[in-house]
Amino acid sequence: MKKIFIGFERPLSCRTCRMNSLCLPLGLDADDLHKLDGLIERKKPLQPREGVFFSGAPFTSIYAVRSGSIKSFCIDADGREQVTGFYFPGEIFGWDGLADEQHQNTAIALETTSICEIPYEQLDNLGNSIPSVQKYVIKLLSREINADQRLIALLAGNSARQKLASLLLSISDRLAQQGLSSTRLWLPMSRGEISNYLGLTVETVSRVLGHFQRSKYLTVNKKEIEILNKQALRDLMHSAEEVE
Amino acid sequence: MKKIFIGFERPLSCRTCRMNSLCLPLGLDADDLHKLDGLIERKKPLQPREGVFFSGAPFTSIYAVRSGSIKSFCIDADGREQVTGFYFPGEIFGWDGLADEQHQNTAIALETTSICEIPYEQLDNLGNSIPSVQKYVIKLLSREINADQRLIALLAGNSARQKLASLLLSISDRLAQQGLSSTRLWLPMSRGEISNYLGLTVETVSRVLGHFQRSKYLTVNKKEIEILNKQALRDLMHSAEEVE
DNA sequence: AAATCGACCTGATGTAGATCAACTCAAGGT
DNA sequence: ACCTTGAGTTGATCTACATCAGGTCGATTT
Repeated sequence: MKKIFIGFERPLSCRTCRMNSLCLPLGLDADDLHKLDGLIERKKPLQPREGVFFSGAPFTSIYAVRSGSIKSFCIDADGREQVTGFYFPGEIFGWDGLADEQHQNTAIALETTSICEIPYEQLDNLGNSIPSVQKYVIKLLSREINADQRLIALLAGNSARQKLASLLLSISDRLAQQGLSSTRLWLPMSRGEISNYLGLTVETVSRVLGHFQRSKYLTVNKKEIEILNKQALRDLMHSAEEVE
Repeated sequence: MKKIFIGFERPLSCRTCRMNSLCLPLGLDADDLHKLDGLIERKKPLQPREGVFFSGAPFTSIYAVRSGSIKSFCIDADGREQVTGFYFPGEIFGWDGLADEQHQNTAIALETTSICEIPYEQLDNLGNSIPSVQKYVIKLLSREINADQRLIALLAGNSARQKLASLLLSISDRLAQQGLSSTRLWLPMSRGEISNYLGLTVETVSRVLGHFQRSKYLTVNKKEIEILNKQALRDLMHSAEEVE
């Protein structure tokens, strides 16, 4: 059963996919790339809030975001949701299921989103014959570890302003890597999702955004942010104090 | 130059190491195990506060704790230290250098500690001929990701009491896996290191320990903790409130 | 045994951010 | 057009934890 893709959603091969440098292929020759190509399934676009996988489900695949955005979260023992990550185009998610062969997190689309599904068993088989594939998997995992450790440092030792500044700069950088504007950005997630991710409340997020706006660091229009003074946000990270 | 080991520190082979089920070997036959054995370097015991690797140093190896304990930490832009993990016997650390080929963290011994050094390049070579080695590396990495994500959830959404209860239960479980007592435990790290790890202050850690003691959840004697009511600590995690 | 030092504890006070409550605004639905 | 709903903002108040300021205790030095 053939899938049909709409509009701009048509890189049918890893070779022609504009983000392939950020996705899986790395040091593969044409032949290997062809093999990789064969196992990646390009799914039809997800609707906003549609799930990719759910907590407890068996781990079968990892996923690459092609357009749109994903949030992943877990539900802890007392039923509260904890957002564990946001993923943008070119980024890979779903590793959380690998250790125990079942997903710890649930992942849903924040907007209309298209993703590539990479069945892990097949990737693993490919890795048996092409060691560089396994090496790249290892590299991706270790990047995820570094990213998580940065988040740990952020959550453990920073103020609400620093947390929010850090998130905005991170999103800005990640969008810039995709060739998108690093100053005008659209936040696909709600204030509630931001606050949960950063260990704050919605009210605090709202107030801090208001403060940033009054300080002329940025303008806020609903989910649209324009960063006016990126350096001020960076400075915020490196010093405990700031001028009012 | 032959190394000499003192007292109980003498498992000279992975085959006879009592913790091998938790360390690297997994599904290796005698021959493969022998190869692995050949590349692991058992270092002479580290003195308290002695470093294993330092932030910025080139990544060469991963390490397994054989006895004692390790803390890893990074220094952020404004010079503050952030503890990113504690490691106990049977646990593997040092992955943080893999992504960029240089360590993000510094790792030091908290007490007299002996470790095995596993040169990554050689492990990697071994992985080229034995795919299960690479698979196991991947599994270890994904466990580290799950552990980090649990910590993120802990830091983002929990009170000082919940954070400390969680840490104590975690240490208790990890020591129990090594066949040590899960109720009488020795904390090798200082209050300052605990508070930093959990995003609290020393004073708060001290007060919360005092509170736990008054509630008869445990007894504290300097670095020695005896857990009297493990269920009470667990309950603390699952409900916002508790009885005074 | 007196002085020094560092880790830890304890009390008093301060404050960032949580909580509670009311309001605005845009999107659907009827 | 009117009602509902939910996301977001804003203000008033509360509180958990940070901060500040002494203390105690044990190890090390003199």
